[in-house]
Amino acid sequence: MGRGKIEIKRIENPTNRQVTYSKRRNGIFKKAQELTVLCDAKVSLIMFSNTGKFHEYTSPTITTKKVYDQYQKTLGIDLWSSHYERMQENLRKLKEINNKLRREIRQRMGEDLGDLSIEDLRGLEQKMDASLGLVRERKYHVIKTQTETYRKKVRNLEEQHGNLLLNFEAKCDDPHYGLVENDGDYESAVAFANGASNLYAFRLHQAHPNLHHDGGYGSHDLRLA
Amino acid sequence: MGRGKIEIKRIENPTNRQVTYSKRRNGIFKKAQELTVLCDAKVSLIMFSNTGKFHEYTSPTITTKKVYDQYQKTLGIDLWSSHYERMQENLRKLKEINNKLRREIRQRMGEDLGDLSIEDLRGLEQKMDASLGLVRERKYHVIKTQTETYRKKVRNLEEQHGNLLLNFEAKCDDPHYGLVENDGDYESAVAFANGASNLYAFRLHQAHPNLHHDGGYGSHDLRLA
DNA sequence: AACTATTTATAAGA
DNA sequence: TTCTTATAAATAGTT
Repeated sequence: MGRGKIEIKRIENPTNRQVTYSKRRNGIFKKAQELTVLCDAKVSLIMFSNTGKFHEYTSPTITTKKVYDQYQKTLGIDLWSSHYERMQENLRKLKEINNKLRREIRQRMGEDLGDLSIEDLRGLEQKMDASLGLVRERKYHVIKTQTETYRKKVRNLEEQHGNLLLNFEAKCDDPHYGLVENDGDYESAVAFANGASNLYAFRLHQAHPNLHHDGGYGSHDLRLA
Repeated sequence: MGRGKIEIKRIENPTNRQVTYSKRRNGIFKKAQELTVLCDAKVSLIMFSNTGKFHEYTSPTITTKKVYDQYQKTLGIDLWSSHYERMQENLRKLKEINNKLRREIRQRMGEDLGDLSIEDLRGLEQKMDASLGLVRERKYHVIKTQTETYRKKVRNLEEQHGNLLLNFEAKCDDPHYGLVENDGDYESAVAFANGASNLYAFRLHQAHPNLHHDGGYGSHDLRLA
């Protein structure tokens, strides 16, 4: 239907192809619209040109979503529904597990005990008693470990302190010493002289690790730690 | 394009409409196919006749699902995805809650205590101790209630037993009694004479309800109970 | 985008 | 439905 007959095969000239696409697209849209009106049909026509451009016609009596819903219903196939249903099933299972977990926790909190038999209650009590034992054990362990750690740190700091004092005294005996150093050293020496218990408290709150790693005796930077 | 020009409006004659649908459907499908080939386009054409019959054409280079996916992507609209994403978000939240619940239970079982501080552990211990108290309390309550119930049943049976004995003795004093009854009665009387504690045990194991409801004194059926 | 010679689609009838 | 065919409509090539 044109000046000449054409063979139905890909039009190689891109301009030509684009023009033909445009013309025929209008044609097919018109056909779709006429079919919709004449025959009271529902038509969904979606096209993408080879350049990716998108065009669609949908009968005014319907929406694209409805077309796809009906499409799936008619063919009995799914597109997404298997995925969707799997999700829904997952959701259901998770909720169920969730409820069970909640119930278990409530019972372990001493609630919701109404429909437990004596045997159930005894079992629960024993479980909880055993668990409580574990928690206590762990608590004691943590306390012990922590105490031990602090004890070691204190011992370490006391040792450093002792060494510093020795060092300090040795330097005081040296007549040249006072000329070289600034008075910041005095403050640092006083700070250290307050003893290990202060340092211990300091460490507790600052939790600054590895103080003892720079353990150069008499290092003036120590007062900054 | 036919013997006569037609107006584009709904064809009222159903047969005619159906025929036209059929013809034009073929026409539009042919157009769709030609467009696909000539212009290297992707076409999805889905139609439902007014009688609900379904037909489709899809370019061989694509699938309906892909058309649909691309449709959504191109328009940036959703159709399902908002619903879908809401589900996914739900799923994620549920999983998270689930994990928290599991962790809480594990901790209440004395596991997974590794990263709890002393304070956490002390709190957990106290919570569990309180909960354990509640469980114990409930257990004692249930035991007490049940004991009470049994006590009442025993008292009831003892009373019935006493009445039966009285009744039995009264009948023994009656000179006509021995002639009427068979010797089974002796056995039943002996059985009852064993006292309430036996009955209690019996009731405990059989848990047969409402024995006292047929409390007609001297009923011979009682020995069958 | 418009024109138009020609092809194609199809309405009506069988 | 399918075929036929007169005619309307679509469109290829041109401007």
